[in-house]
Amino acid sequence: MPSKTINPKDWLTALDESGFRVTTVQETLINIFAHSEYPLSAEQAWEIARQSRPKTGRATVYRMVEKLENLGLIRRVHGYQGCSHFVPTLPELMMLFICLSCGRADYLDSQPLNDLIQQSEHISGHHITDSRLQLFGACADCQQNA
Amino acid sequence: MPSKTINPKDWLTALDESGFRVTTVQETLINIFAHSEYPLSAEQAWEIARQSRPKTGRATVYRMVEKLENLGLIRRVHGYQGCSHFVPTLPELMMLFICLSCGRADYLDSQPLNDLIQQSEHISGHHITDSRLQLFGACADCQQNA
DNA sequence: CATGTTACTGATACTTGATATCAATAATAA
DNA sequence: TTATTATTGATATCAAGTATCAGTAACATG
Repeated sequence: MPSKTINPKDWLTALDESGFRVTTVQETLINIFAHSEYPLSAEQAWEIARQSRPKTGRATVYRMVEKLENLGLIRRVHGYQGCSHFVPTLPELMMLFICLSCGRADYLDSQPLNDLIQQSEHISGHHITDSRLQLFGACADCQQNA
Repeated sequence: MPSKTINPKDWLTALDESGFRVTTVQETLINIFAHSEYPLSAEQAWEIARQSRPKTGRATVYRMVEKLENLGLIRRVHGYQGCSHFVPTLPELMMLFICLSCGRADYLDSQPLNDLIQQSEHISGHHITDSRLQLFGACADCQQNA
C-alpha cells in the first residue's frame, strides 16, 4: 500500500526545490495525502486538515492540491466517486487499482503496460506522451470476506 | 474515426428496447454525439442542439447524456479538458487515444490490453471488473504538420 | 383514429465543487 | 532584525450540474 514507500519529507523537499516556500499548511496536507490509504478529495482533505489545524482555509487546500498534482506528487483517480479524488504517486509504478468494495488503492507493476503502449504507438503511428490506466474491481481481501 | 462504424439508428433502437420513449430531442442529441469526431461536453452538445432545435432545454441534454452513458452508448473522456467530455462507444474496441493537438479521438485494438489485465488479475489476486485506459499524444497527422 | 395515461421536456431555481479577490500573515533573504 | 513578497484565510463569486414542477408529446388502448 502507498504509505509503505512514500516519504512526506521528500515532498517538502520537492516543493522547496521548485522554489515554493515551505509552510505549516503544506506539511499538514502533505502528511494527510501521503498517509491515506484511500483516495481523498480536496474537500475531504480540508475536513481532515481542520481537525489538527482548525483555521485552515478552503481555498488554500484547493491551491495545494493543484500544486501537488502539478508537481506529480499526487494523481487524480478517475471514475471513482467522480473525478476529484487523489492518491499519492508512486514514481516507478503506474497501474492503479481501486477496490470498489473497500475503496483502497493498490499499485501494480507497469512494465507490461509500457510495452503495450510502445507496441500501440508503432501500429497506430501516433506519438503517445501520456497514458492513464485504471483498474476497478474487488481486492483480494474483499473477495475473501464476501 | 468514430463516424465510420456508428449508426445513430442503432442508438434509437437501444433506447426503445430499454423501454424509453423515442423523442425528437433524443434523435437530435444522438446524431450530434454519433457524428462528432471530437469529444463533446453536455454544454457543447446543448449549444449544437439549439442550432437546429432552439428551445432545447439544458436539463434535458444533461439527462440525455446521463442516459446515453448509462446505456453504454457514449463514454466519458478523462483528463482532457477536465472529465466532462464524451465520445461514442465502439463496443469491440477499448483503447481510446486523444490527440492533444487537434483533439480528435481514435480507437485502438484492445486485445493486448485484455490480455494484460488478465495477467495482472492473476498476479495481484484482485478481481478486475472494469478498466479504463486512455492514451494521449500527437496523432500521426499532427506529427507531420508540426 | 381518437383519447387517456404518463414519460419526457423546458424554464426556473437551486446546490455545490471550485475559483478570484484582497487584506493580513508568515517564510525567507539580506 | 527587518524588508520583501509568497502564501494564507475569509468572503464573494462563478459555473457545472441537479431538483422541481407544470406543460407537452409519445404511445398503448379501445
